[in-house]
Order: sequence, then C-alpha cells, then structure tokens
Amino acid sequence: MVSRRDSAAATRRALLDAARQLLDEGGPQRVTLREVGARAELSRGAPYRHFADKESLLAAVGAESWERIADALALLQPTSSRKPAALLLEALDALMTVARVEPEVYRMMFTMPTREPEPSIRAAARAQGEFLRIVGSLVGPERAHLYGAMLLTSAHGVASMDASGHLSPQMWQTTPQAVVSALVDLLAERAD
Amino acid sequence: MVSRRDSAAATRRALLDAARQLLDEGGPQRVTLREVGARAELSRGAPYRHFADKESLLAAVGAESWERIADALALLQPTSSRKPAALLLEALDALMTVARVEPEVYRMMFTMPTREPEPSIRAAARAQGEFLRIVGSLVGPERAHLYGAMLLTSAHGVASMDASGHLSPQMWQTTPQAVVSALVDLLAERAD
DNA sequence: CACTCCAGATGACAATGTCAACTGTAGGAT
DNA sequence: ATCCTACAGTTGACATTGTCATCTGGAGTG
Repeated sequence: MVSRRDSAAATRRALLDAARQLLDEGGPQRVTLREVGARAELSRGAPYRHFADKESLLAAVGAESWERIADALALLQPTSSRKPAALLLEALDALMTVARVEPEVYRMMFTMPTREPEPSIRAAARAQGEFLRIVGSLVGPERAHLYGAMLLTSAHGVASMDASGHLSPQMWQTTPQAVVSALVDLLAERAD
Repeated sequence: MVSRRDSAAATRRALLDAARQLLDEGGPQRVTLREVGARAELSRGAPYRHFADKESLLAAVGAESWERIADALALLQPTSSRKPAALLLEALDALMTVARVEPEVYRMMFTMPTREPEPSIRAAARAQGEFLRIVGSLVGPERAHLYGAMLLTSAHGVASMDASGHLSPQMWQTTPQAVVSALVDLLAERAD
C-alpha cells in the first residue's frame, strides 16, 4: 500500500538521485530539469512540485552530501583499537573521498547559495560540529577550534584544488592524503 | 592611430572587463553574452569573435586573475626589512584577498574546465612556482614541496569555505588570516 | 458518493547560447 | 589608385531551457 505521502517522498528521492547522477555526468550544466524529470520517469515540470527551482534542487543534493558526512562522522567514536589520530584521518578522508569520487557533487556542496537558514549550511555546521569533537579528542578542547579549522580547511583546500586540476602532481609531489597526514602529524605532536 | 590589432585587443579587454564586472555582480548566471556585449558597447555576437564560447570567456577571466597573482608573487623578494615569514604571509594573503574582494571571480579561478593546456592551469602553475620559491626561502628547498602544499591548500581552503559561507564564524572563532598565520608559525619553527 | 487537495502533465513564453550569413573596413597586393 | 582579402562586428534564426499558468486525475476525507 502506497500512501500519497510515501509516493511524494519516493519521487522526491528519485528526483534527487537523477539530479545527482546528471551532476556527476557533466556538472550543473548537464542537470536540466527536463532530463531530471525524464530520468525519474516524470514530466518536465514535475521537479517544481518538490523544489522551488533548479538552484534549490542542486542545493538539496549538496545538503544531502553534508548530511551523509555528518552521519558518517557521528559514527566515528574512539575505541581501544582506534586511536584519536587515526580517527581524525578517517574523518578528513570522509570529506576528501567525496571530492575524489563525486567531484561535481563535492563542488556543489560549497557552491551553493549561502543565505543563513539554508539546509546546506546547517548540515555543514552539523558535520563540522562532529569534526570538532573528533579533533578535540586528539588535541584537547582548548585547541580544537584553531587546529580543527586548520585541518578541515586544509583537507578541503587540497581536495578542491586536486579535483579542479589546479594542483599539478608533478609540481606538488605529494598526494592530498599525504598533505593532510603530514599536518595531522604536526599537530599531533603538539597535543601532548 | 588605432591599428586593427590594437582595436581588437582593446575590445577583448573591454569584453573581459564587462564579464568580470557581471561575474562579481551575480555569479556566472549573471554573465550573459548579450549583456557582456552591451557593456562593451557592442552587439550580442561580438564575444564570439574573441572567445569560443561563454565557458572560454569565463575561463579567461579566471586565468587573468591567476596571472595577476603570479605577477604579484614574482615581485615579492626577500629584503633586509622583509623576513621570509612575512613574505610568505603576504603571498598567501594575495590569494585570500581575491577570495574576499571578488569571491565570484575567485570561484571561477578553480571552477574552470581542467583540460591540461588550459591557460588557467598554466597561469596557476606559474603562480604556484613563485609561491614555492617563497616557501623554499623560509623552510629550505627540501621541505618546500610538502610545506608549500600544506600552506597553499590551507589558504585556499579557508578562503573558499569562508567565501561560500560554509565556515560559520561563531563555530570557528578564528579568521582565515589567523588560521593561515598559525600554520605559518607552526612550520616556521620547524625551519631552523 | 461528493468534495477537496495536490502530484503530475501540458502549453506557452522569455531568456539565452550558438551559429550561419552578411557587411564594412583596414591594410596589403597589383 | 584600385582591387582583394582577412576579419571584427552585426543581424536573423533556432534549439534549449527555466519557469509559470492552467489543466487533469486520483487519493484521502466527510
């Protein structure tokens, strides 16, 4: 039995999936509301029943990725086998993995309109909150903000430049992971 | 006396200026080839005499900013009054200033298509070469690559997240400058 | 069973990127 | 001086696309 609410949620999901798929195929330009509708086996105007406009649809895709990252980070808890430093690397890798696997989606996570109550901003804030917790467990709460900012922005920066091709491998003879890892090491010795 | 070549160069300049202006007013969507032509007091098809398509025009704007940064960095030479660390901060600030003053142009510097022979990529590589030189003068050539990567990507990351509003000031109680400055300090002590 | 609400479909329109065809002129060739 | 050519710039035309107004059908409600 499919209630109307469930059906609406399902089509919204289908629209988001179609948008994400198209985004990855060829960037925002490739995402056409008509094609999104077609991939969801709907008509061209269907997306307007779920999203205000194209920008909102793309923003929702980006916000969803922030949500996923926040969820993944929330699951990262220190155990006896997982040292804080390893945890931290995993957390940073969660972000950089999106940049590597879905570069266009990753770009959308930061390209979105930035009015305050935007879902993308809120989800990003939640993810950053989780991240702060992880950093704090390594370097202590008093340094968490500064070190957290250094780590997160560094991870984003290297992932972003790598994804956009502006970080030529022959020039920087290091991988994004190595850069972030070196920074973690540097900060870890200051943690004692 | 205006030769034909000079005239062509002048209109190309006018088109680039119009595009940059429109870009800053409202992002890539605001940049319409018709409006670019109008601002340059030309017709709608005029841009096609100088750029292959809209993407190329925007890419040229981004490449130009990379050129400017490369030029600015080339002028940064260590003197008795300018210590290497201060020089390094100036270099990083050159990048972050673009992000603050012309956020949309800054975004374009990294959003562009990334085929290898792209002017934007080449200009970025030049800028990064200059930057490497400055970093090397502080930490020595052997660490220049890794530390340079850490510094540049961190600057880009924090500037980018700040510009897109995904770095909420109340959460990260630090400014972009403070983040980068702290990282410079951290690396500088390792330089001895 | 009648009514309401809303997801979805469709027609229409304006904006825009893009190209083909055309025009005028600067600067060299004859 | 005259003709020719290359090319910057213009204009007409077209397909694509975002967006809205309007219409339709069926699920839920009384």
